[in-house]
Amino acid sequence: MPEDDKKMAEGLQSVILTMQIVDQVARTGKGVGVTSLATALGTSKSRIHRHLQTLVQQGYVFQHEDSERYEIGHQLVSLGQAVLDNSGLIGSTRDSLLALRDRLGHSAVASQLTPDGMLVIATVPGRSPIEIGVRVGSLLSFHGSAQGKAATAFSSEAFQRRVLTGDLTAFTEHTITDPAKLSAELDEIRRRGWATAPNQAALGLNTLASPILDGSGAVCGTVGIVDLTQSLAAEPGPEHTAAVMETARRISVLMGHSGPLPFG
Amino acid sequence: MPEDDKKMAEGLQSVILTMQIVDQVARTGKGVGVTSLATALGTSKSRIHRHLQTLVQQGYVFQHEDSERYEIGHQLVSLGQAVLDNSGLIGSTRDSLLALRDRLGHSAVASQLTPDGMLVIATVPGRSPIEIGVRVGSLLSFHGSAQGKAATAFSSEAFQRRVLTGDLTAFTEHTITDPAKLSAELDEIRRRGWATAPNQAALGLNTLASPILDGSGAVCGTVGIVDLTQSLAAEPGPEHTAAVMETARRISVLMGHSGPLPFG
DNA sequence: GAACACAGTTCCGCTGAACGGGACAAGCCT
DNA sequence: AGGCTTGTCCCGTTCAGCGGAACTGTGTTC
Repeated sequence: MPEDDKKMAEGLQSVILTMQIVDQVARTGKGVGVTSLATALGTSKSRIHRHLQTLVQQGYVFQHEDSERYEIGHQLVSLGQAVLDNSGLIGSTRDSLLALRDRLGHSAVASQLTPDGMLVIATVPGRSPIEIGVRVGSLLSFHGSAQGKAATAFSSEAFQRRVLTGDLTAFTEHTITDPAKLSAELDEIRRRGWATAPNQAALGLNTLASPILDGSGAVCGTVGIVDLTQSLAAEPGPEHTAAVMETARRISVLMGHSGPLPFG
Repeated sequence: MPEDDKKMAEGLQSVILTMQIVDQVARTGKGVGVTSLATALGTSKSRIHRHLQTLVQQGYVFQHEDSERYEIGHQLVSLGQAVLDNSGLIGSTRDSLLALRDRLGHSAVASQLTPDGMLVIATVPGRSPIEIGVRVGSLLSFHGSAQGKAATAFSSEAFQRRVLTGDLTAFTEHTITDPAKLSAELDEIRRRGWATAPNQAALGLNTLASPILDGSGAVCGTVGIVDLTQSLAAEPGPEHTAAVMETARRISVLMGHSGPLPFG
């Protein structure tokens, strides 16, 4: 975001608008109106209206009978389901996540490696009364999250270099922004098989994560647990790290990995 | 569909194409190429390419690094999650569905009332080794499914009339297509509080469903169980009907319904 | 109950965003 | 080498889709 908006290669406007509308409608539980959408997206009512009508006609959006607000349509529900079904690891992980949660009590999280960051693809809430966790669909940075560091540490050297020389934005005062320090931490993570990021992604929160390897032996994601920093220490006890690494190993096997993991 | 295609009010083409592309990409687990999309959707490669580039740029679609296939992007995963979070009953139902499945062993299903039919919003697989069920996102008819009949029976008379005088397509030879017969069945459903549709939506399948009422006392969906006709009789035993009706009552309370239900 | 404000919807002439078709490069198979 | 795929890029043409204003219905205010 900070750099590179000199030309800002524009895409097809109608595609952008369509997805913006779908996004807004999907995220607004109880229906949106034409006018509020128009002002929110900064365009004319008629444009929004025409787009909405098309989406209604196609079944992605549903217009409430008494001709008022627009909400999610059945095609979108179907689409949402298909998305979650097909987003990679998800099928293999849910049961393992539940088991991990039951074993340790903390929220469990699975993430997938993408070029832009670690994509959170599945979570199960912890047993504590207050809801701690990461939203499915969030994109975590490579340098500022336990997931990102765990994945990076076990990736190719070329990839590690890309991360180390790339954007190291500080999310909190604890985020590691010095390439040398980060590189040292990656070595440490590679040695022991797990990563933490106490207060590095958000103040008060800590995550413990281990990498998942696929059939080709490459990192494809991570599993881990999330909790308040006070409940999940920067250096978790062996029962925590063992449980997470064991879960990572089990999911790796489900993903087709054979042979020993490079840790544990 | 049969009638009313004289003018076929077309929507915005780019919106339609955008959603078609998103749909295809989301439903194809392991990535699609430009050319296959172009032929599948019957348009030019360049058009598809431009749309895809825009979607990539917006993060809805992700283009595999070695410049090959296109697959689901993180924005879509996030969108899918938002959709499922916000599609009405869903939050209130999952636990109840699991309990219902554990109690009876059959697949459990929740559906939501929409103007076009009953939208399946949540399912949990049964305990039998073979997978029986309805896909989330399916749209069930009012006259040809247990869900539809259960909802219709407890809806307003105006709505019932609309269903009775509307399209009564036969899905199998057992689908009720006679308005008088359907009306009689609705009376019966209203009296006892549950509906079945043995072999009426699909041969070999049966469903048992009861309506869910919201805070205003109006029907907003159904809960039920699905199984093979041979495992779930047309007139299920009292332990089945009681369990389903009890689940419906519990979810109704969660939806804000107070006071007695018009059955049970 | 007239006047207002604000919702969603519809209409129409103008225009530039998006289209098609073809060229191009890169990677597969023979 | 060739042929046969991919995905990507270019450019002149054109009609899809835009803005803006008019219309309709509903709830609110005096």
